[in-house]
Amino acid sequence: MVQKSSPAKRGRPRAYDEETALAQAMRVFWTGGYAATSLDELSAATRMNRPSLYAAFGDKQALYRTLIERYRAMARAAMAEALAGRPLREGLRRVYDGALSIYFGGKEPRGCFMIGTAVTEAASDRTVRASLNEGLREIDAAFEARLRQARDDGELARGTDPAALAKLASGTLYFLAIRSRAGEPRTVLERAADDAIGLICGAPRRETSAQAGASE
Amino acid sequence: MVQKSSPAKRGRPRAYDEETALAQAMRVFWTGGYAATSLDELSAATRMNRPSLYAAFGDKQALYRTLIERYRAMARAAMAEALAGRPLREGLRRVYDGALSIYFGGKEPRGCFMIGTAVTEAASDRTVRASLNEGLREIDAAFEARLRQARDDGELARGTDPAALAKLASGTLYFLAIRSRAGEPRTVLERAADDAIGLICGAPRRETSAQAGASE
DNA sequence: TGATTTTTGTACCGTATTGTATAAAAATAG
DNA sequence: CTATTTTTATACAATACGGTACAAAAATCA
Repeated sequence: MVQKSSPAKRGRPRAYDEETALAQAMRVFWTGGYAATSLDELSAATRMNRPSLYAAFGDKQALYRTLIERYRAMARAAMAEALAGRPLREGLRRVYDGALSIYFGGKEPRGCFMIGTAVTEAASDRTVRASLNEGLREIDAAFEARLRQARDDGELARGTDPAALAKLASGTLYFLAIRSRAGEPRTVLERAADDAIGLICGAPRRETSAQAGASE
Repeated sequence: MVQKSSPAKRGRPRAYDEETALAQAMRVFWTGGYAATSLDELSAATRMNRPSLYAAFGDKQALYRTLIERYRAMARAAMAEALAGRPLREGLRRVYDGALSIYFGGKEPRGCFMIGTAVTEAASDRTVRASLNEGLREIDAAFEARLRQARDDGELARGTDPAALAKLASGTLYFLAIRSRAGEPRTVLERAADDAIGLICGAPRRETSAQAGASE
């Protein structure tokens, strides 16, 4: 644990807060993508002039990579929180609802930061590609672990394959990520997520037929 | 039908073939993305100098939009061909195998042209966004129609929901599109597709256990 | 108060990029 | 052979971009 309060630093104090600056930089990259975002835009959004940006975060690539790592960490934590200590269905719903809150969290729908910006860059940037795939595999793994536990707890049928189902769950997340950025209304995606949960966990079977009002 | 052979045109003959030029331009956009691709790269790839590019296809945006439309048409035709006149399982397998052939068709894996490049642009370009979502909905619709037919033919259980299953099928396609571009090996994705097909169509149930060799 | 340290703010440099102007080239028409 | 048409090829203009040099500002230390 490092001392965090006030080491009484020497020179001119920083005019920016690192956390908010990174958040603003992410916001700009998020809607514009990596390549189309200029340093002027980043400078304006963070209210940091160019030299300060470089001193704090390195060049454009380094800043972007930092943001990808931050988003990965955020996603990992959010998934763990959503999936733990709850029935499977409820956990999946929390994952997808939480994702949609993020995807529709900006002024305009923007989807997932990784899928919406890093996938494009992945083809030409090895570092981004590796980080992206690691991030996506983490999500697979989180789904798979929770599904395996559900199977072992009898929440899912004995014959189910957690790894295979986890990829469906990830695919559903990609569906929300892509289609939200493509302009699909949120209600449509909420419905798609609910349907997917039903198919992944097995139909409720206590309802009369197939799809009814999904109120509670 | 328009006359196509040789109308005996007037001026200097074109040095380029429009189809191959468009294909080369698509190849460049595909790996680099829209924003990061310069006109110099497009000019080099198509072997057309800048003024010829402008005269033939308009500016960079117009060219890119044309290519998105072409890719949509290609995808629509490929899906229709793959899904028609075959058992559901086989049709889905053809769709996913065909997709993987495209996603791994370049020198390096590049994923889907729409998902790999247009998703990023969709947040800032209304036209691309609309075209992208239309294209993705077409894929949903093709899956759904085939699944509904399968249900009506008794190939799927009576209670199945074609629209919900179609979104799982699309999500699986997105999985292949994204993960191939993220560097996932092809064999892993082939396996993921097979698993997804099994889950969408229902487990074979005549095999002893869960996953065995899926030969024929 | 004066020296030192760290950050800010502005200006700048070299290059890359998009788009076009213009002349040469290569065909047909008369 | 000359005029016309269409495309190519080169050059160019205006701007945008990434990155950095340098001096002023704002803090601490002695």
